[in-house]
Amino acid sequence: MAEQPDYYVKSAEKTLAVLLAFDAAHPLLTVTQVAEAISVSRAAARRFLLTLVDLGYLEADGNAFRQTPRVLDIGASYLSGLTLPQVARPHLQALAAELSETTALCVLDDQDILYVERVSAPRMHSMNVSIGNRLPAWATSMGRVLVAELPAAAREEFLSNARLTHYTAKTVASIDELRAELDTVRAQGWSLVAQELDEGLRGLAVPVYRGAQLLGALNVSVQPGRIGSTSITDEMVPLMRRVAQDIADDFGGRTAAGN
Amino acid sequence: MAEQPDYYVKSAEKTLAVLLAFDAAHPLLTVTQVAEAISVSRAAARRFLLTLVDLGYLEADGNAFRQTPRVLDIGASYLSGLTLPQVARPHLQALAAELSETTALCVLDDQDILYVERVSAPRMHSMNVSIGNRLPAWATSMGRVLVAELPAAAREEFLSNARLTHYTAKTVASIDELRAELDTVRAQGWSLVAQELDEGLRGLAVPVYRGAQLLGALNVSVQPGRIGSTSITDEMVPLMRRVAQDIADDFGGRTAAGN
DNA sequence: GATCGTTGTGCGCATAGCGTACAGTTGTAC
DNA sequence: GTACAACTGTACGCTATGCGCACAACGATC
Repeated sequence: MAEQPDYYVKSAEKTLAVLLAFDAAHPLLTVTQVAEAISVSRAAARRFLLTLVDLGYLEADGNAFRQTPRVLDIGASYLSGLTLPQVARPHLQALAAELSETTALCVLDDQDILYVERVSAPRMHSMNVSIGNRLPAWATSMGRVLVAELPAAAREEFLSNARLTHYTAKTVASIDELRAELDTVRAQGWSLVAQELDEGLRGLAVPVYRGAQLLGALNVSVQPGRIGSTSITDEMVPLMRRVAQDIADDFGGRTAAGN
Repeated sequence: MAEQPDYYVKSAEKTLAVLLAFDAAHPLLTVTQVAEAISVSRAAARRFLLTLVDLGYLEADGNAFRQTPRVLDIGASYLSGLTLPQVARPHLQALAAELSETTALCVLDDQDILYVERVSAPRMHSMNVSIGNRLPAWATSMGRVLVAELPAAAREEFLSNARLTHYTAKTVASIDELRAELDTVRAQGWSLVAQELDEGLRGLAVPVYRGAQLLGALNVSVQPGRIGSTSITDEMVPLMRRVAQDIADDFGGRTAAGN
């Protein structure tokens, strides 16, 4: 870990750490569990937990704690601002309706893609990702687009930190293989990833550019039957590029007007 | 304000306050603006802001700050746990598909309803609410269901704190009128609110009960043509009650199994 | 140049938050 | 039953943490 500058407020870090200690696998935590999870004394963990209960972000259940819906407040302002997800939503809805497929918009955050907006096709159940969820960037279509478009140095840095996991039989096997795939993605301007993260998961993604600035990646799920057919390159990719452009234009216009 | 207990960690409160200072109307804030917004010294605000930048929740833009997508992490664990939204999602999707209407699930938080899950019908644009957003409970169908089902004392407390705003010509005018409406809602077990919050907004809601425990409220948008017709009471309400029951059953089963 | 409203930064001080320590509770083993 | 282990909540003195004053530098507007 790097040196902490002298302006650093340690309690802020702890506050967030306490809130993040709760996840899908650990929705209910006791004082001791939190203390261990974030490496602070039990007394400290208790102080923070009780404070967060007071503030309404946690609730006590016996001598364990769980999050309340109020934690959504913290991210809500991001989703409602003049930000990318807000701008993209109607476009994703229209695209989802036209293709009858689930659509999503992600940004890159370190080694992960982060879902900032998602519109699911009614019939599909697919993967149960919600806004704010993370998936490993290297194993997803959106992630590969986002990494492929990175400057060379950043791309290599990403690759050197990447930890490949062999999710399915089709998962890319090595860093070199992944690097080659990224080159292809960059050259063609889209990425198709089929069943590399999960057997039932196939995604097609294109970058969303506003001028030279990479805003995010746009994704649609893809029917198995379409894989290998020309409809992907001939129909879906052009359509998605048009939507990506629309989002970028909207984003620029509104953010310029806003504030 | 009440006395703060001696276990209280003020920095935790400030950390959250800083993050919440950013909202849709103020996505970009300077040190001074934040200091004023949350009533702390400029130096303190600066320390917290810089710390949050270090942690990756904020980013600097000139000498202003804005939230990064990472703020979504904090709520993501709630959405992904064995919690209500996660359980309800497939049911909302199915209902949205069947009715071709936007569906949503809310819980009550103080005077507001809080969206914990939402599935929009493809063609609809409707209101741009996202997960985590709040609306005044008294003016919405879900809010009225949730308040109507409250114990009498809590209901009166809600009414005494309610601050009615005259949003449209159809908005309920007085607390007494609202109380009468709540009695009707409780008696019939559903609420229809048309154009009281916004001209284009009509919602129908039913409670989601697991045994005696009120989990939340289920909502669908309603076409103008259907208002007043028998299809609401004869078709939509029964269908929604069935879905609400399915969600409640699922929720009980999974949470009992989990952990 | 002068005034006002910003901005970032340094530093001594008070207190907020620390962790040790102790006491009460629960569950299991024997 | 006692003994033990692993929890729990609470108290209190100490120190490091975070406080806010004060200063300096910058950019407008007049």
